Amino acid sequence: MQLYDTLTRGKQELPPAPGPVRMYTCGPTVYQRIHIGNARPFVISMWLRRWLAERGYDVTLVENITDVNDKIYDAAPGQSAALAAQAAQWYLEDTERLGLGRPDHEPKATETIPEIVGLIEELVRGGFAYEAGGDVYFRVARFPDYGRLSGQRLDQLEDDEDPSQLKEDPRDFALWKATKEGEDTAWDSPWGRGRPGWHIECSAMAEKFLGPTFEIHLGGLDLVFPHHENERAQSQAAGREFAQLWMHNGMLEFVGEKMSKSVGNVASLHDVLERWGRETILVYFLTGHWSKPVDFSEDTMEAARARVESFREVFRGASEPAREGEWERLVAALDDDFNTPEALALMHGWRDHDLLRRALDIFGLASLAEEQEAPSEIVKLAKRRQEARAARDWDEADRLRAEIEAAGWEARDAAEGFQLVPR
RNA sequence: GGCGCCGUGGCCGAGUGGCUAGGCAGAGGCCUGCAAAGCCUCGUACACCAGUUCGAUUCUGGUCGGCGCCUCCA
Repeated sequence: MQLYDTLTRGKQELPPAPGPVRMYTCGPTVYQRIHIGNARPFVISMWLRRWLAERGYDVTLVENITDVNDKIYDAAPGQSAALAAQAAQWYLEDTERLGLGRPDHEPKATETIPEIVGLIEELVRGGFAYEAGGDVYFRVARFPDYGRLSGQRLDQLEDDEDPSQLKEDPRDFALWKATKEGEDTAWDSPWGRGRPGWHIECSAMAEKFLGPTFEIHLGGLDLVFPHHENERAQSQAAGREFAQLWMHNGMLEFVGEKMSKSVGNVASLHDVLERWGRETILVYFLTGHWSKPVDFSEDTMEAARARVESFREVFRGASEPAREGEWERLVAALDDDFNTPEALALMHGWRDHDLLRRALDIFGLASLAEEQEAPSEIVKLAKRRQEARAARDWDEADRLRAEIEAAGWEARDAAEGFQLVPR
C-alpha cells in the first residue's frame, strides 16, 4: 500500500499488513455548518479506514473537533461556547448523513486542556517555548527542522505585520494565549487564565489517542502551513516522533477558485445533501484523486448523479460472472495511492452484482444495490397500463404512463411485465 | 518575492516512453406500438517551444496560463 506523502514529496510504502495503522485527521473548527469542501477530508479518512481494514490492517482513526479558537470568539462574541456546541452538533449530524460511520475517537479541544497544558510545560522546560505576558510562544529558532514539511524557508517567510512586542521572533507562534476581554472561555494554567493557541490541540489530541507516533496524518492542503508545520515542530521538539506520513487532500474549487467563506462561494454540506443526496456526493468525491483539486459545479454534480443512476441500472439488470482478475485490478488501483478515479472506472465495467456491491460498499455505496420499491398505487397504475397494452389500447397506455411519471416514477416495459424506476 | 500543485478530446477526469481509461454530453443504429433502459458503432485528446530518444502526451529545460500556501488566516 503506497500513499503520497507531503513530507518526502513522493509515495511512501505503508508497513505490510497485518499491523496497526493509526490515523489522525484534522477535523473542523466549529463555528458554522461545515461546507462541502470541509467534508472531503472526513470522507477520504473514512474511506481509507475502510479500505485499510479490508486489506487486513488494524486501523484506529481519530478526527478532532476544534471548539476553542479565535474564529469562534469572533463569530459569537461572549457566547462562543454555545456556538461551538451547536456547530459541533451540526457537524456530527451532517457527516452522519453521509452514511460512512464515525471515526474511533472524535475528541474536542476543550476536553483535552490538561494534556495541552502538560505538553506546553514540557516545551517550556526544554527551552522550546517561553512565557510572555501570560502568552506562551514556540521558539521556532530552536527547532532546526522547522519548514521541512511545507518547504518554507524561514528567511523567505512574509514579514509579520503584527506589531506585538511579546514574541522574541516574529515567526514564533502561540501555544497558549492569555484570556482577553470578551472571551467567554478560559482555563487555569501555570501562566494564568487563558486558552490554547491554534495548533497545540492537535498535537495533544493525537498523542492522547494514538501515542507518540502514528502512521498517517491527514488534512486539507491549506493546513500544510502553518498548522501542520507547527504541529510537527511542537511534537517533535517535545521528543515525539509524531506522524510518519502526511496526506493532504486537494481543495474544492468553484469556477477555478477555492471554495471558502471569505470568497463567499460556500455550499454547506447540509444544503448539498438536501439538493443531491449522499450517494451523489460520495460518487462525486470518488471521481477525483484525493490529492488533487476538484471542481464543484452543477455540471460535475450532475455527472456524478448520472453515474449513480448507471450503477443502479446494473443492479436492475441481470448479474453476470466477473472476468478473471477484476478484484485484483481494483486492489491494485486502491493500493497505489488510493486511486479512486481508477477504481471507479473499473467498477463501471462490472456486471457481477456481488462483486460490484462489495466494491461499492468500501465507499459506503452498497445502497446502490438496493431495489427501490414503488408504492402500491403506482404498481396498480402500472398493472392497468399493462392491461391496456395487452388490449392494444395505446392511448390509454400512454395516458397511464404520463400519470405514473407525474407521480415521480418511470414505467418501463420489460420482457415479461414491467419495471418501475424512480425518476 | 518564496514554497508547492497543475494544464489531457464539448465538459469532468485517470494513465502510460510505442498498446481501448472511464463517466457525462453529442451523432447514427438495434430493440420498442411509441418510449425508457440496455446494447453496438462514431470523437485519431494530451498548453506552447526546444532537447533526449528509433519513437514523447508520458523524461529534461524553458515559456505562457490556472490554483493553493507564505503564522491565527479558509
